[in-house]
Amino acid sequence: MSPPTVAARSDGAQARERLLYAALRLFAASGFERTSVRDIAQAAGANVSAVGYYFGDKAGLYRAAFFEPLGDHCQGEMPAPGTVPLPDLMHGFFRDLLKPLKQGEAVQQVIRLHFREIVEPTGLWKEMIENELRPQHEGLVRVLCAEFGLRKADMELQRLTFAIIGMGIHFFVAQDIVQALAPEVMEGPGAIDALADRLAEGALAMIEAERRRRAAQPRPARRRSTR
Amino acid sequence: MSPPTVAARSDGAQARERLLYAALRLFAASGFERTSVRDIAQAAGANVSAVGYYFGDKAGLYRAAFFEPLGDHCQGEMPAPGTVPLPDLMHGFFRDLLKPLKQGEAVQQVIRLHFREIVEPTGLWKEMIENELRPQHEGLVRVLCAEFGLRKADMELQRLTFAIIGMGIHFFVAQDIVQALAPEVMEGPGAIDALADRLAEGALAMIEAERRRRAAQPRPARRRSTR
DNA sequence: TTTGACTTCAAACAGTTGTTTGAATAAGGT
DNA sequence: ACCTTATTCAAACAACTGTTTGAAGTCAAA
Repeated sequence: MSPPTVAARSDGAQARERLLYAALRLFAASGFERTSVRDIAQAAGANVSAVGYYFGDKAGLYRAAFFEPLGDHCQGEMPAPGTVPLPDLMHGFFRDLLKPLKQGEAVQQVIRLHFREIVEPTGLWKEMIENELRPQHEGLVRVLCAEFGLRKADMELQRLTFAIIGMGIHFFVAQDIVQALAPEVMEGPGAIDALADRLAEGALAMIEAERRRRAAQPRPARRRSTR
Repeated sequence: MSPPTVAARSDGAQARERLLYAALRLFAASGFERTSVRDIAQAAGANVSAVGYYFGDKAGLYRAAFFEPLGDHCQGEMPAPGTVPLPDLMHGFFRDLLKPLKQGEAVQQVIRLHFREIVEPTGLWKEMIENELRPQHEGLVRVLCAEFGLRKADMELQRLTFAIIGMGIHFFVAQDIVQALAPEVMEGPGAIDALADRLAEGALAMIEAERRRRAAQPRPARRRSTR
């Protein structure tokens, strides 16, 4: 058997990187359990033991694939309430939220890993909720509170927040379904931007409806006294 | 014979049922790959080989757990356009959609299995899309087409449909997230009904907004007749 | 050239997986 | 009583899992 085509000593960390991205691709495609380190090593053109060498173990490799490629891709911070008109804010929000759908394959795969974590938790998901989902959710909650003049979010506002975010999230979770039922909806960057704008307008309509509902309805019972 | 016709043994098909529901519970909790037939058999108080005996193999058991417990729990059919006022229709739609969230544990676990299938396909998901998701989606598309006087759904209408359904779906997919961020939103049947009503109102607001958008906007460019 | 740290590799390890086997047990029909 | 059929069981099977091993290789500095 002739030696493998890859250079035997190919500058150290190259193998690590190949491993990382092969792992990202395979984990995103098939999940943690269905992906074996042997498959990853083979796809990366590296030896099985290289994953032990560079990442400790399979879980370490998964963790690296989960966090590293995203780099400093910080979630778009929500502007402080009042500094930006609500329509602009919502449009910006959905543009940011859906941005990964337009980006490179690697980012999309990371996103896919993150959503996979929701359904098939490997242990990183608590960390993910606190670091990614909670700030995003509470950012929007804060904005809506200011919008309705609330000091503290009530249940209706929480519902509204989940509904608004859920509209966006759905296009990540259900990528394959959209693909099967109406592929044109997500084809090309233009379609994504248009989608973000429509979702923003939809969210604004929902917020307006909620505002009317609150105006029409008598003051909800206050469980806590003022402090 | 694979299907045991008569219970020769007192516990006969009981073992099959115990196996089925233990499998449902464990598959829903941990997914296909992370669940071993040994664990299932032990949880069911049956022997490992009983799964081979009753279901052929692990995949057969999974399939049975996936389809059987739902029984005739048909998805609520969408009424023909025009027979029901839109607000009632949307309220009914979300009540039906969220109904499983109030139902027994078994149904919820099946639902969880179904959503798991979206992210971690085991091969049943094509079948699922065609039998469950497509009819639901196209039912709503048909209603909205009638609402806007369209012969055929355009991309905007597809977007709107996904956004509306996505709001509801999100509360299945992200049950754990809701639990972590604002548990009161989904606590108790009353909360679910209220949630369904709010989502319906939100959807109606979005539909109204879209109607206005269509009215305000010049006729969408028709590509085919130009030139 | 020799040294020594860094990197690769094939092989082996120990454990778990889904599945099969063949004997043992129970119930009914004759 | 017998025979047949249905069901259970412990054990064994082969294949695969993630991980470790120890030797071999590569390269830069001494």
